Amino acid sequence: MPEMPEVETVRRGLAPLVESALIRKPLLYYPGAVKHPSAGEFTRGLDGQKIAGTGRKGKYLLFYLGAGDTLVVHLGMTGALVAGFPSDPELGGGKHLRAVFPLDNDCTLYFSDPRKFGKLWLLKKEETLDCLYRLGPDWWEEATPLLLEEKLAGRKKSRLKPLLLDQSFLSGLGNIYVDESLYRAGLHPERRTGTLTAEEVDKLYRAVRNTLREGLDSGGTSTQNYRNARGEPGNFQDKLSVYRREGYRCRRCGAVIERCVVAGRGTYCCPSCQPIA
DNA sequence: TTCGTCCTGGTA
DNA sequence: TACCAGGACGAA
Repeated sequence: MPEMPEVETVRRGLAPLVESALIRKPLLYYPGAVKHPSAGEFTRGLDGQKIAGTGRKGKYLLFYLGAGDTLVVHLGMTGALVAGFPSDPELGGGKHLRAVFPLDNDCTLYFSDPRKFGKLWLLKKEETLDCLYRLGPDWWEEATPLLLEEKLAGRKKSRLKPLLLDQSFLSGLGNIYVDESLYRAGLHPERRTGTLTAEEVDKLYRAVRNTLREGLDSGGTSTQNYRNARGEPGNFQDKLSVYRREGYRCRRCGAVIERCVVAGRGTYCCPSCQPIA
């Protein structure tokens, strides 16, 4: 599932391949992926636009266009944005191909998404996207120990896991990196934030940052469909401590990793390293 | 704050 | 054949 390390890995891979290129006659195989404006306006509006640069906020990928417009892409759970040459039979996503963006540098951008949770927007210069506007500071680009402390002070009754999944709190974390971060911090997913000591808040901050850094260094996590800009999987799944390791031994203490459901999401933790306290 | 919904491939 | 995975959003 694309979270911040996966989305950022895709962005870094795509940037040198797409920057300064012109989009030529995009094709939309699944119009439902376009959330704004209409599918027709989307393809017409992109045609001929130059990709001036790339960006990311939380799990949203941003392509800054020459006219001041922005192409916004959310990969959902299974989306992949792969750049390559049309002659490569491995590319294109097969039957799950949702959109194709041919570029004038002979490269083509393929958007495939088996479960159709991915979304596309084309924003005019003067338009803002509600969901982008509501995003909290990015965990990687903007979070600081002081900021986390301040934000937690306003949410003392929240449970840790649902709060960390809330993109309006701080953005970029999803189910995998929340579970892994809480394990590293030695904190139970259902701990109330108001019960955290200053030392635990600091541990949490460092755990999230270190987990994200390692995820980035490994090129992301590929438990299912995630692929980078060149269609290759990441390696972080081999380094996971708790996620999807139910029944296996904790590498630190030997206790059996448990699975429960928190905030409607499969949640993994070590009952010994992460006491409910 | 929590739950249901969207969606389909993979698994039991 | 039924159910589960889950990011984001809207309803309760």
